[in-house]
Amino acid sequence: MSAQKPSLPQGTRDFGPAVVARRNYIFGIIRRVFEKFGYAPLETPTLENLSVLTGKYGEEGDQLLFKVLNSGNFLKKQKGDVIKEEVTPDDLLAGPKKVLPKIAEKGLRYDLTVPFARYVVMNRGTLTFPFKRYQIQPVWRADRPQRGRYREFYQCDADVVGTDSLLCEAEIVLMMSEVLNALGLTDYTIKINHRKILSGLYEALRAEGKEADLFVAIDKLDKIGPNGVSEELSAKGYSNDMIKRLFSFLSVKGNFHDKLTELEKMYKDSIGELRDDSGIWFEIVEGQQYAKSGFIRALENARGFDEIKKVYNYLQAFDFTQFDNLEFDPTLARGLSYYTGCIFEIKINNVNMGSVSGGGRYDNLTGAFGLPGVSGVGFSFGVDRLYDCLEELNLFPSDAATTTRCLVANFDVEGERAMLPVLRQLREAGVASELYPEAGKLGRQFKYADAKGIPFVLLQGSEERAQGRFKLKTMSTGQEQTLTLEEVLAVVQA
RNA sequence: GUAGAUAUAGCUCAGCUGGUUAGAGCGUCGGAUUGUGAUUCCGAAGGUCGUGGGUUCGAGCCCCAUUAUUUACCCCA
Repeated sequence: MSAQKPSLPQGTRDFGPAVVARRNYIFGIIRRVFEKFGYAPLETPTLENLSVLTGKYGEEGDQLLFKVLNSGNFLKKQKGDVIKEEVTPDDLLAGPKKVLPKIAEKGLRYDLTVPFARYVVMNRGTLTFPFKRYQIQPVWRADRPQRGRYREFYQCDADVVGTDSLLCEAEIVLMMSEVLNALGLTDYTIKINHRKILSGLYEALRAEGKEADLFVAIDKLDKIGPNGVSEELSAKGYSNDMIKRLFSFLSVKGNFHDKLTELEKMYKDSIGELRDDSGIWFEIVEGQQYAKSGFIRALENARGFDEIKKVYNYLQAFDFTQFDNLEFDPTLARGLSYYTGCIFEIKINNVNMGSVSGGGRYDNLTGAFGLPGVSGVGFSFGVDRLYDCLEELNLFPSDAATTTRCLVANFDVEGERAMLPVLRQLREAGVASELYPEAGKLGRQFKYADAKGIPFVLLQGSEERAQGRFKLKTMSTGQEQTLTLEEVLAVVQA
């Protein structure tokens, strides 16, 4: 057998001990906050049936799903003597769309929200609503990897389904800021917007065509600037008049409250304008006629403003203090197609990294699985991006990577035997400890401790053993003390 | 899917218009030091120069192809 060069699939990574320890540090903080807010853990399978996943993330998302080839001979099926072709020449001619469902019926999960919705529907009889769950598992996307983007990455989701209450939205903001604070991140922005406000913009422009084109374009405002957005919208068929109108809406300035109220006023003014789309015309004021369908849509969209305000009021009632980190951003769009209400995103400032968290309310995700009328809201941390941010900002605590706290040096055969009970007592005291597994040069053993970041080394050579004492070296300072075992435990446990 | 960049030791990278035997730092291993790491000193191992073709008297360097990695677009955590 010839040796092959080992390699990893594109966009995947190994995680060595130090990295895992630091990821666990992040997981720990997130899990603690989620549990503190009353969310219970859930895990779902890596594989889902493709029928569960497809159509939930938009066209783009479907393409990014990893599909898993059916087991066995996926081209033919044999029953008794009858061999049935699964994939016919006609299918092949018709292309991948026709062939794919016949050869792949499973896929890797793309996020945690859709599997959660599936779980809720399948277990509706046994769940107590509102149902709050958190979920920390990897997800897969067949994307081209680049900075902060991997094909396999961890998401930490917290979602609640079965209630419309905007308290949940407010608590999401609280959880977001609490996690970021605990991680030592200070310069961040939690952006909030509402799908209905976005739809309202679309309505106010009297635009036609795909809403999503508009959302995707304005979402890029801070990246490609007004000119870029104009160009993109022109290309999608938006008139100069509409674009001009859009920017007058988006020009709102000031703090959270100012921006929101100003935009709301502009929007409500525009509702009162005559509209020319099809529908039943009816009279509203002073003999003017309005298209009823558009008017009703517009009124419905206006609720977006009320909801954001309520979330804000909840936060004030909570004595939330970090309003400086909270921004109402009417350009925030988010691509996932299932959002219907408030939407969130977190940007870590002064780090070249996409959003580290995103989420929102989805009114009818369970409807796709036959359970309509169950509203849900949730969000997700991208741990891999958080990790990259913490690393770039040097915010990992120095002991986050350490597992062993005390290395017991190994002098010789008798020494090794004498240290075994000591090792046991260290461990019983809850001190992560290891005995260097072979007698040998102390230099090597200290190097080992240094390389692993072990803070203490415990030694007992013949001299110390004669006095019934130990020598404890603190690696960071190089200081050594001669101590009894009790004293050693006290120092090491501190 | 589209476009660019890169590929030389375990890692990070030098390598002159194309010219003898391809270098450094870090790491690893050995020694100075058989009771002391990070710091000091000495030494050693480690390379089909991504792969396959081509040009040339001669290719790490030039050309073509290919694979991988990476950045950006699209989209997203």
